[in-house]
Amino acid sequence: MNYTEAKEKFISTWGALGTLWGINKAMAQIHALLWISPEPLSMEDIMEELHISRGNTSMNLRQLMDWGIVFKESKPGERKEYFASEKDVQELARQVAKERSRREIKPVIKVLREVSGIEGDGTKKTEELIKQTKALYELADNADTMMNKIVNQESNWITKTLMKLIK
Amino acid sequence: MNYTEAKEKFISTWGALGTLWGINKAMAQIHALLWISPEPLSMEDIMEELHISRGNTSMNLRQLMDWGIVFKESKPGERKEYFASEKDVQELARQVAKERSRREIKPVIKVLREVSGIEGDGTKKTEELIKQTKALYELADNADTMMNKIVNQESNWITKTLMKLIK
DNA sequence: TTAAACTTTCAGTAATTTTTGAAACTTTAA
DNA sequence: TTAAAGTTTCAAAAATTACTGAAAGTTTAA
Repeated sequence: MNYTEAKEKFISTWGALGTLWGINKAMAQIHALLWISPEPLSMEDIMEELHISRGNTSMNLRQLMDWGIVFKESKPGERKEYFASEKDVQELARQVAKERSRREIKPVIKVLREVSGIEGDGTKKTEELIKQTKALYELADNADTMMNKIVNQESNWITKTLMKLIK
Repeated sequence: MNYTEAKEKFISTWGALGTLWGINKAMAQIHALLWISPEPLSMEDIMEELHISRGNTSMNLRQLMDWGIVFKESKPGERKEYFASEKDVQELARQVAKERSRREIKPVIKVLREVSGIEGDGTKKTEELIKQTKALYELADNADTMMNKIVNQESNWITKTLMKLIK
């Protein structure tokens, strides 16, 4: 496998994984491209490399910036803007975990708390609803707490500590 | 919030979360419905409750069974088949983690190993590709190993051990 | 066997999500 | 200022994904 084949395989695999996890393909592929690029890239560069339109590129770059894993860079003396990826894998993981927690997990936890907190009326179906949503609430809340602890440690705490524990 | 409101809120929230994580809404909602149902439900019950077609119900029940989190039950003396959810939250988490690892993470790890294993040619871009995909490979491989260890422990190892460690 | 009860499959349709491309907007250098 | 260089927005089109419903398939009881 040569450079070009490897690059294409990586970009398309990353795009496919994204899709499976609810992230759109273009967004994941732009990230993949920037992740392996030694230099920041312009919008033109990205459009050309991935064969996607200007609008698509712009919208997805904005999302990647909202996620905090891609940054705008301006080269001195140039009008054009360049885009660069966060390059540290631990920081990438932390950022993704943090954002998914904030946007997706926390709101669900809130609903689970509300739902599992309704008053029992003695019927079997109500008892089951309370019991089962409470269990889910506790799981989600523990997992989220854990994730946030991990995410707020220095970068490779997770690898160092957990691997020792588990191996 | 009364029983019906709580049930509907739970089902729709669970469906929305599924969507965000690449699981289709009907599948997530069927799971939610069975999760809180004190008794196994028939296909008719599910169709009626969620207002979805027979075909849709059948296909998504099959998928839930493939994931190992819903089971077919036949009541003695009845022709109809009934469906019941795995009820233990720890077992649910283990099963989901196990399947996502097998279907989605493992194949990506394989690609990352291949891609990061190409021979360097001294160019900057090739070095960067190798370095960055290797970092991702190591992260994914560690995370996956960890997940599988957790998943293969007795059910609440994760809660017991990790929470102690982290709190 | 057969026919009733029930489930699965799948081609066509519907709904949703993504992408495009051109117009509107913004910034900067002269 | 102004116009060139660049970016963003968004309505419409394309692509993808999910859903329906009816036909085909399966199972069971008589």
